[in-house]
Amino acid sequence: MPHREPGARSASVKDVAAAAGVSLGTVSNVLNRPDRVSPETREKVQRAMADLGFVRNESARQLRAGSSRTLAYVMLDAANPFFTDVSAGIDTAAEAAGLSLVLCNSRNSAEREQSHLTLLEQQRVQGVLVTPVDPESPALDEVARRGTPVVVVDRTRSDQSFCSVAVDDVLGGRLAVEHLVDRGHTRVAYVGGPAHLGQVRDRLQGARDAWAAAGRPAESLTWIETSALTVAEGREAGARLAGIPARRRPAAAFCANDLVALGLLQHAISSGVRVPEELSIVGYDDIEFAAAAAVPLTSVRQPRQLLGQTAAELVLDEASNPDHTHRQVLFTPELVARSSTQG
Amino acid sequence: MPHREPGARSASVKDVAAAAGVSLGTVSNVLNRPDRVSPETREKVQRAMADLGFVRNESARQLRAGSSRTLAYVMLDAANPFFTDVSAGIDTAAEAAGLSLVLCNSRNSAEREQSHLTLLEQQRVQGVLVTPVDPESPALDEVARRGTPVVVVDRTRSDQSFCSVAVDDVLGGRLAVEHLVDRGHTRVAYVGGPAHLGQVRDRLQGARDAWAAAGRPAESLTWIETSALTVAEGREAGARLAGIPARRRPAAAFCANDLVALGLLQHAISSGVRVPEELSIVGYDDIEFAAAAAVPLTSVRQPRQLLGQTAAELVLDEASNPDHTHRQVLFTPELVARSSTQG
DNA sequence: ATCGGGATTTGAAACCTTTCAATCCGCAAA
DNA sequence: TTTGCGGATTGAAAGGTTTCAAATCCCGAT
Repeated sequence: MPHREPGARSASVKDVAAAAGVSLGTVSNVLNRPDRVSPETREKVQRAMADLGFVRNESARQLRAGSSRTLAYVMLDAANPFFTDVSAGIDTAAEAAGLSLVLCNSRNSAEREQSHLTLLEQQRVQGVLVTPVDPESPALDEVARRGTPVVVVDRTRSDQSFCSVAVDDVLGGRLAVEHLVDRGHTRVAYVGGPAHLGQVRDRLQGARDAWAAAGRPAESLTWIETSALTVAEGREAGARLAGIPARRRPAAAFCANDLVALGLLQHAISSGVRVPEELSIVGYDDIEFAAAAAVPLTSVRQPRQLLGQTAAELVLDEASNPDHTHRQVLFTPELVARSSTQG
Repeated sequence: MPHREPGARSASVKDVAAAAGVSLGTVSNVLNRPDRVSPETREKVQRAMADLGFVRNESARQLRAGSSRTLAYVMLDAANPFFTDVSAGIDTAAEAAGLSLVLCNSRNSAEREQSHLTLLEQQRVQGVLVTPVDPESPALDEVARRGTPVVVVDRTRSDQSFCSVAVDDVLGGRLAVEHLVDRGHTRVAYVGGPAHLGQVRDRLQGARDAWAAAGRPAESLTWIETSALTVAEGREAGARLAGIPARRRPAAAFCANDLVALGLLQHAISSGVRVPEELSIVGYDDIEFAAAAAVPLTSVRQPRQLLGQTAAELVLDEASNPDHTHRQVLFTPELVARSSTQG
């Protein structure tokens, strides 16, 4: 049982073969097709491996065998619980397929995203799932073109150059506002931004559709645009909302995600505005903290785990099925009503 | 610009060399020491690479060059914001050292942790940071013994067989309770569990120390033991707290982490208990959601990013410095007072 | 004794890149 | 004209594993 200094060369199959008094091919068989080798030999080899502290060199394995045993998910922001839930779904599917999942965090930076993608490509991972900073970026096409299966998660692309898995944001927006219409609201705020995000736009679109369908005048649906979808921005939006003269002030807010909704809720509570009596709030994503908020939040739930799981299945299909065709899967969101909207 | 089918063999340096009309060594030089090759040749080679969609094979590179360019962090639970903050710190340090960070999520399972460790070892990553399910597990020693640098993050080990980075939990417990003592509390609850977690025990120890030092009788510090450190368990603990007869009921609670504290807070608010007037709450970790809670939470802050950054530096030192000696770094926590304890 | 055939074991080739000593070339100095 | 020099380029070797056709072994059957 040697203690190897970090960096020291580790035992190779050749060393193991020598120590066990067998050929190199036999050691490999013990590793890959243990049934083909006699029990005694197998045992002898395994003992040698343990004695030498043998660790199979994955680079060499992969180089020769050609296939890697890992899947990767490049997350937009690991600090957002939504994405960690998605990753749990991916992990489940990966595990079922016998693959390991590695996560990379681009932390909202296109450069980091790019450098992760490059390395993963060079590592010849089985496939890459990515929630990109910018779904239209040509860098994604490059990766796919060079032969690595790519699936876009929780975003869509105008063209259909790869598989994607997302949730119907227009419908989600509609559900949220229909819920508020049902409760008799006549003045509603949509809180979210920045405007260039597809999701922000789609959810607003749905909100407007529902509003119009209910026969409400367009101008009674106010858009409070934020510069990011964060808790801090939600609080800030609360202040802006409070600044609107009471006569015209919306009595309900539909927020583009739960972080914003939580910020808004916090502002309301700390400034004495009762929720939902004076202000109803609908969030989006239904992250765990939504249900656990001081006033449990009504929210539009996305099937987060399923999102991840499906994405993983698509990428695996692309990696192994020669007749694979790209698909754009669109899931249906669901409204979860809680105290923040029930009087 | 070929579109390569997934799985199809990709262009190798040899193909590039042929296409560019140069030798194989020159292509390698373009890749690794661009300054050594004349501008015209370099350009020619680069064009060939682009045309063929060449992607360097990292396995082969690593096999030959012997060194990998990645660091790994095996997280206990990616869904806990505390750990994602730690990972951000690691990422910063890794980036500074020119390495990529990959994350693996063991999701509280020792088996998953083990299988990730094994794969990382086989990949010959530069080093592994890990917040283990069980810090005493011999599996960690095995990995280190076989030559992969290992640093334990946010946990400590009874022996000193590897580097570790943690925060002084006893001190943290003391700070929390001293704060409550300062505010005149005479009955306090410690909420957390399960008891076998080192952190749960250490924080309680600190709490008891401070309580005794203030001359309070031991029996006025109640331990409400939970079965996990989650929001749901916090709510549950709230119910148990409420069940204590008013005369003997603690008017302050020190929770073993913020998730528990948030659950407790939620229970208090929804059952009409005013915070902090009727119940003061102190959390632990100071995650982002603590400050953003309905009643902003007083919490014991751990230097999360610094924790990660330091761990990364230690593992890099171990990987590259022949005179490396193991170190146990212990950071000092800090109390952040907010509304949940100020009358 | 000999043979047949399944179970084991063997060893060389191949995977792709990096490294490094050797070669080449053009040009200035002698 | 020859030498010497430095920058650019070359090509073979090495790195650890898997694969696979070929060789060997071992038994029971003839």
